[in-house]
Amino acid sequence: MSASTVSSDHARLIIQLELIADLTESEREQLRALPLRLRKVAARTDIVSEGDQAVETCLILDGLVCRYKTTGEGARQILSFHFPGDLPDLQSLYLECMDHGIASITSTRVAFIPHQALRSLAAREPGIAAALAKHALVDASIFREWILNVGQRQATERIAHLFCEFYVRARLLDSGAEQDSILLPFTQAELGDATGLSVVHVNRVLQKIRGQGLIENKGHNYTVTDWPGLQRAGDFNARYLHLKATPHGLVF
Amino acid sequence: MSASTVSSDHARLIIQLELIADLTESEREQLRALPLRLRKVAARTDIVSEGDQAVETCLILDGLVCRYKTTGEGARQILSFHFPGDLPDLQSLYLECMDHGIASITSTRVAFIPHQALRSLAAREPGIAAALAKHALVDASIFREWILNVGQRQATERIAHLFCEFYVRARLLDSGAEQDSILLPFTQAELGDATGLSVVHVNRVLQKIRGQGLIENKGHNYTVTDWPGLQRAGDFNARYLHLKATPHGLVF
DNA sequence: CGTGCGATTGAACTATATCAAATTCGGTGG
DNA sequence: CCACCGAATTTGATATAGTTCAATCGCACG
Repeated sequence: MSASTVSSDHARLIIQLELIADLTESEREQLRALPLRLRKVAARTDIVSEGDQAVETCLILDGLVCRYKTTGEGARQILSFHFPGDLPDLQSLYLECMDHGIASITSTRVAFIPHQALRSLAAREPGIAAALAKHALVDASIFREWILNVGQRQATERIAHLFCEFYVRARLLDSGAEQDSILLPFTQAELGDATGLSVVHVNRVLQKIRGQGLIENKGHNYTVTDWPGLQRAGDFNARYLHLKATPHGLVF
Repeated sequence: MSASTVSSDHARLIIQLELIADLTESEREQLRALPLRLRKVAARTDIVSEGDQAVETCLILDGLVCRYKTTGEGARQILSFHFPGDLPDLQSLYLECMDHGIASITSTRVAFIPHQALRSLAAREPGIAAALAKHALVDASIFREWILNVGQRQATERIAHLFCEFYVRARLLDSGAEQDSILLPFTQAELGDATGLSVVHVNRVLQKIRGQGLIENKGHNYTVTDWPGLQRAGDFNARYLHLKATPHGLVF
């Protein structure tokens, strides 16, 4: 259990980093040596809370996770979604105090990596330091796109755009991906929190997008039935994800 | 002209970094040695454009600058404002392709620093590397707050919040700040682009905020007449700016 | 003195929110 | 296997925050 499990856990991080940066075999080796403190988290549960002073960084192993903030009124805004291999609070290496929360959407496995371990690794290995920096900066790039999305796009475009991003990011991790099916495990309320729309309106927009033949779904199993159409509807261009030449010959 | 001017240009960068990180005298020394290629930019002009492949990083010396993105429809969303001492495209050190543009609001002086110079400095001086990382991460934190602002807050709160952020950031640089006066050199249209609102609505919200006695203005010269009230109206909490203990005893 | 941009006003319109109820669905216990 | 439960989805009706369009006004500047 130990060796192979651990190795596959580390593999998720390596796969993510290699989507945006090149790593040498020795760098991969070093990453595999990182100490991971594993934890299972139930669905819809806080993993890190706003105000926390973290001494570890969180690595997603399985499941779907989001970051969020709330207004004084209690309205929740989801800031980003995170997939296996992501380090959603890498910033805590430098920013003492969490300015937002991290919560699970599905039931999730996460690992915590001590800041010390990451810091010394980055100091030793400039290639890894660069890959981590890139990971954090792509994160910021996605935030910028979300500001645009929520600030300027119509409800339908917003949701279509979110689907596009999700589709691309999910498929990159799931290279074996059969058809154009992906699992979108969030509720319509969560979709609303991510796009700044009410549940009711999300529901109606979904009906419209389905009616246009862009997507189909049975429960949380979505199929993109018209990828070019969905991209058009969402005003989507993958540039902001800053992917290296796409692996597996996937083109977006 | 040269020595003292150059020094005061570098000072702006140092002041900014010291708002969020501690620097030793030797680190400051090293920062002062950075080569700066100076350039004057007229108001409302692109400094860096989406799609560019930068080999230099842009340092703001005087004036006000913004980052922005546009939708396929041509709608513009301002992503952030930048003050003297800011490095608004630090990310270009690691992300080859600009995913957004940088433009001046007022007429502006900027300096370009070769990536090479920054990279070797950061490699030599871990303290500076950390300060730069923090600068970029605070940037991302501000993006998160803006997603919340645009996604969940009402028009009035949005604009009040933007004013609060602007007020805090401007005053930190302008320690001698007499009263609570700040220069907000943007038009109402630009305010709208930053908050996702139409010009007409911005105008009406401004009248309301003025009517509530929170701010006054003669042209672009704004005075915050009720700072606690403005903070309340904007649901503002400065935590997300990740400031070190505030200098000059300023409390926000 | 125009000229033109930015600020302001008014009126009509609409995208989206809110409220409230009904329906579907995935599980869970009997 | 069925009945039931709570949560998620869907629907309908009404309300509203914010947009759009179209003028007008006020200036700063040449």
